[in-house]
Amino acid sequence: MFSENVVSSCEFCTNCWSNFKKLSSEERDLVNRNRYEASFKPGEIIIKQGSPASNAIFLLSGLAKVYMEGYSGRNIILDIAEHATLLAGPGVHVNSRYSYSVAAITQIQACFISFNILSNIINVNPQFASGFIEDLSGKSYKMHQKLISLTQKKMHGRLAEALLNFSDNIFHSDEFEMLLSRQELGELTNMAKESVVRILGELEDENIIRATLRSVKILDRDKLRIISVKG
Amino acid sequence: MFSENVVSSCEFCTNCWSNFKKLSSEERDLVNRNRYEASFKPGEIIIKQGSPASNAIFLLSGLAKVYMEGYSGRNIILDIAEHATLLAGPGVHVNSRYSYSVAAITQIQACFISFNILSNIINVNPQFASGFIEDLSGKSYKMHQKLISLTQKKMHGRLAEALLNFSDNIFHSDEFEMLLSRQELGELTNMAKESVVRILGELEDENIIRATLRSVKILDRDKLRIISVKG
DNA sequence: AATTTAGATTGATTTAAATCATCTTTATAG
DNA sequence: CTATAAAGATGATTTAAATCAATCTAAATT
Repeated sequence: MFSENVVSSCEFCTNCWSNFKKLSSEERDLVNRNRYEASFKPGEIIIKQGSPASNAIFLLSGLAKVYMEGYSGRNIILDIAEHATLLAGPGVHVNSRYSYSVAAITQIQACFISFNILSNIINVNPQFASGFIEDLSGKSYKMHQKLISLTQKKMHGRLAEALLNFSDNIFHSDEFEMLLSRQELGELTNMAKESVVRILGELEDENIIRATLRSVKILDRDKLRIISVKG
Repeated sequence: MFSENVVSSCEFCTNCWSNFKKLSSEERDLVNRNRYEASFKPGEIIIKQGSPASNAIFLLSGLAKVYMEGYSGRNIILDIAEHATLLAGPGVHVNSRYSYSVAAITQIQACFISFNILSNIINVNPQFASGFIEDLSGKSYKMHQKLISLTQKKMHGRLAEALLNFSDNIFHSDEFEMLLSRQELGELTNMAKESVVRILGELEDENIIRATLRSVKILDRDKLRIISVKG
């Protein structure tokens, strides 16, 4: 079978889901024979909310936004996903549909693996099943935190938190490329794009950050953290 | 060992977690020998957020509120749990702490089972592990829905939704006992208690519901649903 | 380079909802 | 059976944040 796979084999892949380390070599081989790689350009949709879920998708490289399409076309960005992330959504085990959409932010390399294969492995490899449970729990935990943040913090706190999250967990630097538009930044923090613009401006005025259209530099991390926590 | 267990044996228990049906008789016996029943009076705390998590708790009867303690003592009620519910929280697999609190609303009978026992079973019984994954997914799915509802619906919609949820999923009747205070109803729908009072009043004025201090009757389900969906 | 278009910015206005203050009712304890 | 506390109700006020309406880039396309 013709394959455009960039990664020669799961055996040598270091960017995929950590839980695959728990597979036996036979199981890994099974996955390797049934996987399908694809690349996506920025803006392209990788998973469409509501469509039938047949594959789990693993990000090998690049960044993607995980978002839900809510009422009257309003989106809410749940997470920014990077390499080693399993993308599937809880709907898979509820109604066999993807419960969120995923779109590429940067160029993305991803690996598709059918749920049939994964289910079979879950049924024979308890360690792998446990890893699944841990993955689900971790995501659920983050979701609970997000719920609290979105419902209890004020706009300044939510935006500060988002900036710190980019800096700390994704780019590991005080200065980073802002890959989201103001609109998307609003979908991530549950506020109108105009509010995003205003608050970014305020943070600049107070010399806490320096922001351009497509970049952010954190100047006063302590102040930003205080705003984020007290928000 | 002395036991106050009300349920004589897991074998004959019909109110516990459905996933236990997947246990072999030996496994069920293991659970039965290591379980511990307890009852709680209304208001008593069953799980305290942040405390070390060593047991999964299963509701056998009664209703409980699952809530997170957020910033400056503000609570958010995540769910109203009834019999057959597994209570543990995603924190269990993240930092071995309960990530939410649970308090009895009515008199409650509950069963405590150590995570050690459950982990052991997960490691030998893949069907049971799959059931765990399904349970986590179902809860995560509900959480996503709640996030959308809380962030995108207006107060009227959120309150209407909560009332319909009580009617449809918990009491299975148009008329039911309102077990939550106005304050708690606010914590469930993310609004101030005064707003709850006001909106309940409005719904009464429009003859959509009839509400007393401790009861609600839905008079016009269609209108309530419209408010819930459009809200 | 000129034109078009999408995104960003800014200020003015409106709106939803919280907060505050007060009063009333209901429940609880002495 | 009162006294006290707790919860509920109501109106006035404030606040946060959305919306609206222009205007202003910056990027893409012709």
